[in-house]
Amino acid sequence: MKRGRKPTIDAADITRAAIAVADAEGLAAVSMARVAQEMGNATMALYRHVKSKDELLTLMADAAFDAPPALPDGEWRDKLGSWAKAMLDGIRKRPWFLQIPMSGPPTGPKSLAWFDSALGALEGTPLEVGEKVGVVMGLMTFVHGEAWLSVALTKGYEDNPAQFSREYGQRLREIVDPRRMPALAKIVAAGVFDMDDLFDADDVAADFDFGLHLFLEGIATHIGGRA
Amino acid sequence: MKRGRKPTIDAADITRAAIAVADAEGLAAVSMARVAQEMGNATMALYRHVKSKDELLTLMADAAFDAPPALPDGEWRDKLGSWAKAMLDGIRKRPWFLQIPMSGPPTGPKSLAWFDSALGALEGTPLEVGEKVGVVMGLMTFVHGEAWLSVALTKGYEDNPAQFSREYGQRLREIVDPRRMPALAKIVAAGVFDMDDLFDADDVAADFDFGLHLFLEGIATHIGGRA
DNA sequence: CCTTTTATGCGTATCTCATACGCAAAACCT
DNA sequence: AGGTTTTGCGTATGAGATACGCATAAAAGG
Repeated sequence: MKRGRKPTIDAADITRAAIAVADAEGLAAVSMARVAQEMGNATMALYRHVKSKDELLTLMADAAFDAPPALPDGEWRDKLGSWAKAMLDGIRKRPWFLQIPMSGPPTGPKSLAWFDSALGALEGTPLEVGEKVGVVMGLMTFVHGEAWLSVALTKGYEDNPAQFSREYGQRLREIVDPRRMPALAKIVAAGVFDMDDLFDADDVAADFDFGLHLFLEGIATHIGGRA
Repeated sequence: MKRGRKPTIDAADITRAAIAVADAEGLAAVSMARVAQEMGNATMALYRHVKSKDELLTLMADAAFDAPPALPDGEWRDKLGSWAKAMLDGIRKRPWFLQIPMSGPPTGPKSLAWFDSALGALEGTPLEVGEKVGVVMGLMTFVHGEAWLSVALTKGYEDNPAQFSREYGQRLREIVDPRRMPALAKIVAAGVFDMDDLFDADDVAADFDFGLHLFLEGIATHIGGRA
């Protein structure tokens, strides 16, 4: 048997509690004291199971996602597409995920499972192993970045639904000097940033689909040149 | 004339000083006190010119970049390619940029100038205005995300040059269960993560080029289907 | 059943930071 | 010179991370 007093909590419990706080009040509300209180423990008790707050954040980042979804049968393209959308959904459910600073390459079980899932989607393709990794990294990267944008914009929009996009178009009109920034000025003048729905959920999703389409198209072309 | 005491510093000075600190010691070292000391002022003096630390961070984010580079003559593809690389270089020069939380759509003059520059690269193409914005957003997003990865990996590598990648491959071997993650296990077994140069600057650059190539390829295909 | 060993729970104390508040100094106006 | 306005900044407050050490609980040995 193991000696010593039995632990009443473990790292997983702490992670869960921290995630609950982040879900409810954002990552900024996650302090060691707050998490401890949430669990009915003292602040310093947490440090027996977690080296530092940074470590807790890393644990949270890996636990933030569900297991990767089952991918549809069929083409690699459909698989990667639904993988990417699932990942975007995952991030959107826990927007605070994006605020956690990455400290190194992923080693958490969940992250690796997602990695594996995407690699699996490329199984039948004639890509070399290195290329597969590159493709998945690139896609991950894209989804991550797009999610960041999407969350930032949606948040700004929700804080101020009516005015947000209109004001943005307006502000751009003031700032953008047609001489210095001719291309942008043309777009602004065309009213692309004036639509009320520019930053709402549907439109952001459409933007994501478009970018995703471009990336997958690129992969397809690359594969085509290989076969 | 303007009334009152003359300001001895302005927001731009503060931003400059803050950037100097971040360049030298990372974003974590940027505190109001530290920046003030750097300028030979008192901490609270800064608050006359900057509403909060968050605002300072936003200013830093916009001032972090040089003006967008002149793009080469020729195809949109070459232009966007060199734009993307310039942006990556910009971020690599100021890695702390990635740690600054975005609070809304960009309004800073530098950010907008970069936006304009990329839009200008698409001038001759048959894309609609909305598509152009989508393409540029997507590319920005991709570069941003790839830069994040690249910085995180390079940093981990520099902290521990010799062991880093070898240990990573090793750790993956321990964690990855071939039953649960068959695709990943295959890649790990193939030794893709064991190369010493996996995470060094050159290799990361090659990864970026590959992903960029895929994305541009996708855009080309999209344009092709349009013309 | 009592002592020894070992790991946990956690109270206390310290240090770093952001920032509110208010006073004093400087520069302009009349 | 006296009034007005704006800046520079000293002091104070409160939040948050975390080092340290003691008390406690649980198992092992006698």
